[in-house]
Amino acid sequence: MKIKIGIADDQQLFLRSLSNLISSFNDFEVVVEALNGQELLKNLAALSTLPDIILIDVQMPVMDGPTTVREITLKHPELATVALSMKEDDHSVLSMLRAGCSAYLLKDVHPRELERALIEVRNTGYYNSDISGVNYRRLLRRQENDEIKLTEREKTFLKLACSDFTYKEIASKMFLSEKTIDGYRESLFQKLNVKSRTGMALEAIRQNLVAF
Amino acid sequence: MKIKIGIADDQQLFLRSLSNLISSFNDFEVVVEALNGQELLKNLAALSTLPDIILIDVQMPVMDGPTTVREITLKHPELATVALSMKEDDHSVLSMLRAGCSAYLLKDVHPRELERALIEVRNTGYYNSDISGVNYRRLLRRQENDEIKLTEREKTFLKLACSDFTYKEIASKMFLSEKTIDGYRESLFQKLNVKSRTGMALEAIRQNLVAF
DNA sequence: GCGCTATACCGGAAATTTCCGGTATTTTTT
DNA sequence: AAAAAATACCGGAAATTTCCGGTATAGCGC
Repeated sequence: MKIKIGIADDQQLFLRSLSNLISSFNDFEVVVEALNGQELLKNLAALSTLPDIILIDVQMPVMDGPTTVREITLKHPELATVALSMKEDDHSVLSMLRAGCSAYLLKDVHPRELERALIEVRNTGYYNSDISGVNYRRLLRRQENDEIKLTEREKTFLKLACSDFTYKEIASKMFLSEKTIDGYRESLFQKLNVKSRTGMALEAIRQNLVAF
Repeated sequence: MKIKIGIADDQQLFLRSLSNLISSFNDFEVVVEALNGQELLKNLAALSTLPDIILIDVQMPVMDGPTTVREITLKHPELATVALSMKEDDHSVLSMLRAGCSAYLLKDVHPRELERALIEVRNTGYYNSDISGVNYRRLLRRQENDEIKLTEREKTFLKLACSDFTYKEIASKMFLSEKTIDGYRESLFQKLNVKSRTGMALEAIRQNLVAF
């Protein structure tokens, strides 16, 4: 019996290539592919036999990695999910692991390591290697790096602040007074731990709080 | 005789998967793989028969896409290069085409289109489709979008400006007066066509003038 | 009802950023 | 050797951003 794999990645070429590659491994078959989280859930629902492991990209349109993982573990707790990402940044890793991933792999791992990881996830339920490029120990050491919760208004403001607009212009776009805007700014500075608007914009992008 | 392909991409998993995929096409074989431009050149030099087409990622460490393309077309003008990128942004596309690429494909094309594109490049010397996600016509229409030339000092300043530092701090890091820094700032605002430091930082990242 | 959070707003001051119009020296290019 | 480009700097002022300590209303859960 082959190990059944699912893959969700928004880059079609990568998705299909990877699918092809995994199918070429011994004892593996890809049973579902999707370009985003929503499509994955829809496709999963149509399957008679669920996959054993699903590889999920962190950044996807429509429904992103963490949300997808949460949805899946909610509906199918027995299904193992593996995060697949280009970025090693703390926030991505943590949000995926917290959402319930069994492993976090970088897209520049060697195919052989991917195979090894998949086998290990299947056997032990998880895979965890500093060699894979992610230093879990360091991450676990400092847990204060908790997810940043923003209110809707703050998110709207933040998106507008990642631009060449002045706060005055942003205020007018949001139909608010400059002073109110100033409140959001201050709150975001706190949450993102920065001292300037430039820092805020860069941090927002780094943490994927705004699309870029 | 199969069409010989070379691939350079810094994401190992993508590189190997894609290589696998292309090898599975009829009439194609991958004869060289590399994780960056430098490695590609080294590997090419060791080959007895050159590939027909080389797929090159835009963003790579050590040696990036445009530089690699220039080097290759210099040494092997008969070799066709195809840019492979995640981003459609004007600057990436232009810099690759200007460097001498025969085609520009996004990583979310369908494998079938990749195959079609490769065949076309082999036959006609180029491939060019708005369907592939890049609107060449729009790009060619406005050529004033020319590459932005920065001096070394400006680059250094720009990198430092993409941060939470104040100009005062940047001045001290560069051992210059704040006024001198102010000169660079003004010059960069002009070149990048922005009105604020935040806009400058974002534009710098968008145009890949600073690593992020 | 009480606490909590989000929302919306204010005055005032200090710090930083931005803009303007300059000068001068060195390096590179033609 | 002259022109052009890059580097380094200055004064002064206006605009924007940042910081501080407030107030007030509305909605939600317990």
